[in-house]
Amino acid sequence: MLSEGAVNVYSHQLAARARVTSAQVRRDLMTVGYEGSPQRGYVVEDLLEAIGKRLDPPALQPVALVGVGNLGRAVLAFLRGRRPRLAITAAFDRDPVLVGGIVHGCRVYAMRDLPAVVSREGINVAIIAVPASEAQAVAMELVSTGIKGLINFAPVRLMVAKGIVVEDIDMTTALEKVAYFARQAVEEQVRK
Amino acid sequence: MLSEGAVNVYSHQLAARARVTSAQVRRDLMTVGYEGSPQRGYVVEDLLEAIGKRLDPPALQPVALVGVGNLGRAVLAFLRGRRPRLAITAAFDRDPVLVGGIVHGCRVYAMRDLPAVVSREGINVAIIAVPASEAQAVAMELVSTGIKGLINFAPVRLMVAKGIVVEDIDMTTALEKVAYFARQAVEEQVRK
DNA sequence: CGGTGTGAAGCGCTTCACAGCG
DNA sequence: CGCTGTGAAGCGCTTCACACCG
Repeated sequence: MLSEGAVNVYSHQLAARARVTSAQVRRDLMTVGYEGSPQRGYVVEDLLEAIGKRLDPPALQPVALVGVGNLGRAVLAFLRGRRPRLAITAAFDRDPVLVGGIVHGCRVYAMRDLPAVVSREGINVAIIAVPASEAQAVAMELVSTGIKGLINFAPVRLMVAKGIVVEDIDMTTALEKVAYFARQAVEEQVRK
Repeated sequence: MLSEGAVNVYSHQLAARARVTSAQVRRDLMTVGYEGSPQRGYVVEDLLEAIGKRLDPPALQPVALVGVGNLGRAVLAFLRGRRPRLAITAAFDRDPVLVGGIVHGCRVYAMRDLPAVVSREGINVAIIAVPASEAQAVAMELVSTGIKGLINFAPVRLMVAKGIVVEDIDMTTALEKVAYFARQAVEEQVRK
């Protein structure tokens, strides 16, 4: 909205963009602690800063990537430069051909270097982009080196110590879900 | 579980794997309509079939992919063969170098062929893997050809007619979320 | 006992609704 | 008026708790 030149914004405008209700937006902003005025709504720039203060990393937070296959490379390219303070600073793979090289601007290390690199760079978040059969083992290794958060692309429920945050990105399930509702929509259309 | 040779399973076992409570599992299975017995729990094979009958496509449901860049190719490779009745049967890109070729076993068409291919193959679900700046336009084009469900990888909230299902896969937000909680976990550790 | 199925209660997020204000 | 901030109500999903059963 900033780039569109907007200075002020009302809760119902934010609501429309986020596909929620205006009451929801106001509630959430209450949590953030930023207050608007009934006359002008919220000041876009200040609001952005207030949210950032609450949610953004205060300094560069390095991220590790494990698995530099098709998916890993795509993630590397996709995330690159998208969030200034969240960057994948180290990638790991067991393929000797990749190790030592640089992919999408990121250095690829051997799996055995994982503990050393993670502790040296102070990494506490990792992305798992390995085959499902290896995901659990990789997760355990990451957690044992001190990682606190995981993004998991493998279609497996990881078993990890509690206190470790796992966010699953399950494309297969997402596709099944959409396909299910799309079928319903088509059926409904036919019924008419 | 089938491949592990399990024949029967109790709700609390399923619960542990899915990281939910056993009551939740029993509730959900009530919805599915499959009944177990207190003695044997659920019969894995029958349960699988009952769930499939409720959720799986009755026949091959073709899916379109728009955008054959890094991400699109990774999605193509990842989804390939994962669900027998959900397959990406057509990919689209505006890059003339890709058009006419085959990527990960999937034919790549020009954007202009989209309506014809979608209607010929009876596609009702599409995956959007184009840059954020083009996602909205692509979504509108897809919807106008009759697509009912979308998976959207672009970090943009798509505005679509209601009745159209959109599932956002937002890696950036997922990473921010995990990074946030990982920071909290680290802080807590320091406090001790 | 240790399971399932399920009515009823619990709980937390979402929405309502309205005072307050320029 | 029209918008914000927020107490209170609403609403659904989740959990409890228990009858029933081999």
